[in-house]
Amino acid sequence: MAANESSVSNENTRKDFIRTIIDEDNASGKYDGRVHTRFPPEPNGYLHIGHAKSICLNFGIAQDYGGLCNLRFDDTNPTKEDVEYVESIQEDIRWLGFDWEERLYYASDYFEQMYEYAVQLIKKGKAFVCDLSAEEMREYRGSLTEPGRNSPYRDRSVEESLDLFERMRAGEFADGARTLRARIDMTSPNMHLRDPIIYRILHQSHHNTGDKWCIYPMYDFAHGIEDSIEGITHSICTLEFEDNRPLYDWFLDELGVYHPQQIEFARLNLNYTVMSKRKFIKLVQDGHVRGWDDPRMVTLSGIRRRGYTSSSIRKFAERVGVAKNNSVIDMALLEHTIRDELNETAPRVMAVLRPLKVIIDNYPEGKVEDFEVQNFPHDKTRNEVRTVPFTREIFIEASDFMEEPPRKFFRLAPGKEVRLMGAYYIICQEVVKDEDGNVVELHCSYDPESRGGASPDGRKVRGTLHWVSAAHSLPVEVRLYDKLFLVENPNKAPEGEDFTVHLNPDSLEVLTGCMVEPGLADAALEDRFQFIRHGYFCLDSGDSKAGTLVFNRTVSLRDTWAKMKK
RNA sequence: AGGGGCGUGGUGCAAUGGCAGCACACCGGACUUUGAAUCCGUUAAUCUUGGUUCGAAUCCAGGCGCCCCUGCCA
Repeated sequence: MAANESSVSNENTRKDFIRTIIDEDNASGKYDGRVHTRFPPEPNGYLHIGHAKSICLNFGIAQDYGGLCNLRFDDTNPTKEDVEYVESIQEDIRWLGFDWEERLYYASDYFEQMYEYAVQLIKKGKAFVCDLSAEEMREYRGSLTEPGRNSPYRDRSVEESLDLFERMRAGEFADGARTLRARIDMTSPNMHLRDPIIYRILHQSHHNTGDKWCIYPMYDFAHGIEDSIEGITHSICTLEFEDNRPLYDWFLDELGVYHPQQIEFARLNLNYTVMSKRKFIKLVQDGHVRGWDDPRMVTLSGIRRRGYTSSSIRKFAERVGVAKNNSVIDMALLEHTIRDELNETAPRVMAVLRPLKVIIDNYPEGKVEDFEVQNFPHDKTRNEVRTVPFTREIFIEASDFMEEPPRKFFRLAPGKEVRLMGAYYIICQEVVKDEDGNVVELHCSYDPESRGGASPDGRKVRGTLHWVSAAHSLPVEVRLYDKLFLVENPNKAPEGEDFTVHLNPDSLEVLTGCMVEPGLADAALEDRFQFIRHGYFCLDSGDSKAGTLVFNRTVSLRDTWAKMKK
């Protein structure tokens, strides 16, 4: 077992800087060998693939070290939070394959304790009630280069602050009338240390505590306490909280309580997409996408609906790595990861997306042959087969025929021979067009000797086409997705414009009247297929129904022919 | 301008004083009943200047560049 583990690929054994810190802590006995992380989302929106990186990191570390990872909702701001999100977040994390067991916590569970801690700080002379308005406070704060000035209420007596804070809790004051502030240093070059607010007044009912509270703790005060109460060892967060760390430490030190360590890493960025709640909302509200779970969105619900598997997302998070560099991951890596998995797991089927009828004149009318074809033809060790019916009239992909083919086009053209995968060789004899000159039908002849797709004379036929029997094929809808934005970084918009100017107008292509193998009628929601020569597809969880199937393209196959044409 | 971070091929991540490596992307070839997959190969990087050292991506000093910080958001 240990030998097996040590022999896994470099990719898995390489340690990121956080695991290196944990190794050192374990070696020094800093936390008695305990490893306890947490994933602390605020329930104010849907999770996206950037969160997945953090989830995989936190839960993954717990798994690797035989430790624990809590799920904790950081619900300290009732004006933005909702139970709708606490549910979707749990669903997404479970889908990703992680389990917090009985350790589902809420920051709001600790409100009473936090209040007590705040009182302690006041008694210690480390916090005071401030009557400055928001605007005044901003003026007093100074700027990045100018020191701030002390609040006139800073030297208020402990007794008065205690009394005022109690009355804040009792609801005697209006929103914004007063705050509780830490007494640190208004001249600190670190803005977070300029007497930051600990509690604000918010007469707002909370999804968890209802109307019990009208004062709510701020993130910096609350987060460390939450970590401390839960016995977290390594509190992992993103880079922008680096400046907050001295404050995280200050609160815990002043309170004299158990003190986890905060470690920051770089959040995930992906090119050709956006990754912020605000921008997702705009995309949904302005109708650029069909909802939070639109398969073009990088929300976890969108990605899931698109057909990405949770194992591929976990693999992706692993390949992306963990570091402190601001980085932008190429969407191609995400696509590679899902292709890589589906190539191994998705059975192949034939689906004609843009049908062109082919009539095989010398094939007997009414005859039906059932051909047995491999589900995993690239893998000789797997002998799983299915049968597909073959008849005189079939559909092929319209783009697989060209009347005047360029060089190196080895598909069908007048007088040219191709192989129908698993069936026969055919030669195009006649092209039928409508009055506008569009090709509407092909007449071909077949070689009975080539049954199964090979001929006794061993002649080479380079082109191999997928096909479906016209009489047996199943009509379905297919949705093809492309990148949502045309540029690598949609966040950079020209003056006076926003990121939506970069939207790809062709990010969704809906194809109706696609013809697929009849066996697909039994497809289940969790099934994944490779539509041969097209890509990987799954049923759309939102719109597909028995009888009117809708398939989503998760990702296309690599297409070097398309590249050559450019 | 103050503070906090970060600089390794095109993009990411390793190398923790000792041969700069892996993945994706790219390009080329082989094979192919998927123009897929697979296999083989090519190209390509230590921000800069100085110092320490037998030896520096790594240590030291200066410079440059990028990111974050002035919510009663998290």
